[in-house]
Amino acid sequence: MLATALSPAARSCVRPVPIGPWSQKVDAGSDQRASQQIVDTLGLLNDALAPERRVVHAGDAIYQAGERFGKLHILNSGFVKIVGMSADGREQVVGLKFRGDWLGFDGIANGEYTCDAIAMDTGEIWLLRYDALLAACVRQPLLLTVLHGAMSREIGRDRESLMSVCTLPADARVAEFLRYWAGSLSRCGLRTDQITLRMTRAEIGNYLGMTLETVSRALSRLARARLIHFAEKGRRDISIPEVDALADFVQASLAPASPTLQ
Amino acid sequence: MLATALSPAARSCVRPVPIGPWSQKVDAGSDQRASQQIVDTLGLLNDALAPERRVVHAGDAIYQAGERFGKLHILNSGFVKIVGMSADGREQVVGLKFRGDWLGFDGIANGEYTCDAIAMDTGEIWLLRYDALLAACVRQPLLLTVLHGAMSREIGRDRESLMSVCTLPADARVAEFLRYWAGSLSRCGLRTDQITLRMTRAEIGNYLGMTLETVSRALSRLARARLIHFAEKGRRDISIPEVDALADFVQASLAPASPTLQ
DNA sequence: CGCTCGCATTGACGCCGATCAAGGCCGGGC
DNA sequence: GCCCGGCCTTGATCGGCGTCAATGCGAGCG
Repeated sequence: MLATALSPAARSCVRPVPIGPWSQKVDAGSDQRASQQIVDTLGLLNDALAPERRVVHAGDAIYQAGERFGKLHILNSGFVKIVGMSADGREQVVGLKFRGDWLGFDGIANGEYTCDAIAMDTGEIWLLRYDALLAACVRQPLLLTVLHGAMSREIGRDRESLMSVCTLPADARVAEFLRYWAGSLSRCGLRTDQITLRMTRAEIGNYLGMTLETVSRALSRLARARLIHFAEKGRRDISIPEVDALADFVQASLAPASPTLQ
Repeated sequence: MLATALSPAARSCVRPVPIGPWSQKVDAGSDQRASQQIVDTLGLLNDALAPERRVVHAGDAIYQAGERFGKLHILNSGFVKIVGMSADGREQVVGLKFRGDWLGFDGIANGEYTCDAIAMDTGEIWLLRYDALLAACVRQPLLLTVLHGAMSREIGRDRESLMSVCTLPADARVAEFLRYWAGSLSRCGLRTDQITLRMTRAEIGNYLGMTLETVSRALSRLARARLIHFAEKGRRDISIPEVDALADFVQASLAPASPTLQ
């Protein structure tokens, strides 16, 4: 339905910059729809606002906590982590962003961002002036739907993280993390049978509320159980023969007689 | 600034229904501003949309997961818990709502709510048709700011919960929970030196990701440390002599040499 | 009144995951 | 080549919190 509003020019402009050998586009199954929706949304925004673009590299800060809020950001390609900071200086990864995700909603409320957004890879960001976006929304109500949908999805996603962290044991938490990552790639139209984690064990542990040693052990156990495989070289490249098997494992560990990996 | 847009009639209509002896209004300190903002926002919405009202009682479902989304809700008085449900049927409290908070944002994305919202007490809900709200936003851009502010605040709040759950040990997590509850009451203009928890130990534990026994022990330890006091009768009524002392305790337990309560 | 039922408290014990420590792998610089 | 430093893995040990169980307390009710 969104597609009808798109110019051909809009479609052609939203190709992501290539970011690695495992990131080739793949159009498989039902996720093609989700992928198409992302492209449509990007095209719509491009037509309506002609957003400024910015290329970022691993480690770059897209915005930082305390910085004055004025723009929302959309990830056109690459991977971004959202890092929150508690009053005493301890920091924690509180979110991960993929292509099509919006960044910076947390800044609207108080006029300044409350987290850092750090690129984990080369990628392209679109910058939308918030006031221009609001003005455009008045002219084009479909934009408002898109914007609210993105915010709503973020709220729902945050709640899912909370539930995972609260209820799942370590192995399942890591499995759920991999499942989520693979699912996100799938929504972007990228292949999911092989994924390369863009985070160290320490970062993953920080995100999941556990130590790097526990992450490492959990990954080893998942590999031993044939739920994942490590690439020959590099322990960041992981292949997932069946994403569904991971999901089943997560489900199983919620059951009263939770089976444990040896 | 919002206040200028308010009719006197709007102001008079937003008095909360009384809900208990410990809920009398108190205007103390800087939180009066926050409290006033809530009143202003409610008045603005009342003027613009004349929302339908609904009185709910403890245990009532305001909406349920899977129900078709069509309305947003605003809590004018009372307390509400948001209960998420994982695929396998296990449920968890993923949010708490106080006066002035909005409910139902999670439903926008997919056209149906993804959580249950359950009243924990007698209260009054305002119902806003989402489509009517959007239409009103076009006429009155200030409404859009209010709406986005509420969504943004929810996103920020969810991230704070995630960080607490991930990083704090049990005692501090309970302390943080009490501090948050007291702070929320304060923002509503209610007294915070005495609070009555509207949840069982099991519910608190479910929210905080721990068991009811651990909650009970944590409360006992906090009481032993004079950070809280139980009322003579009823273990749900708690007085907090100094909210700041609770906050200090939470901070302290993040430090490397985390002091522990005996 | 005594019963039961729900909720809370407290203790004993065991397990999961944090902590401490040692060692392997890989890439970069001299 | 060598060394060094970052990252990962694996083992041993310890402690916090979950689990199981017993008891207390108040409310509702026949």
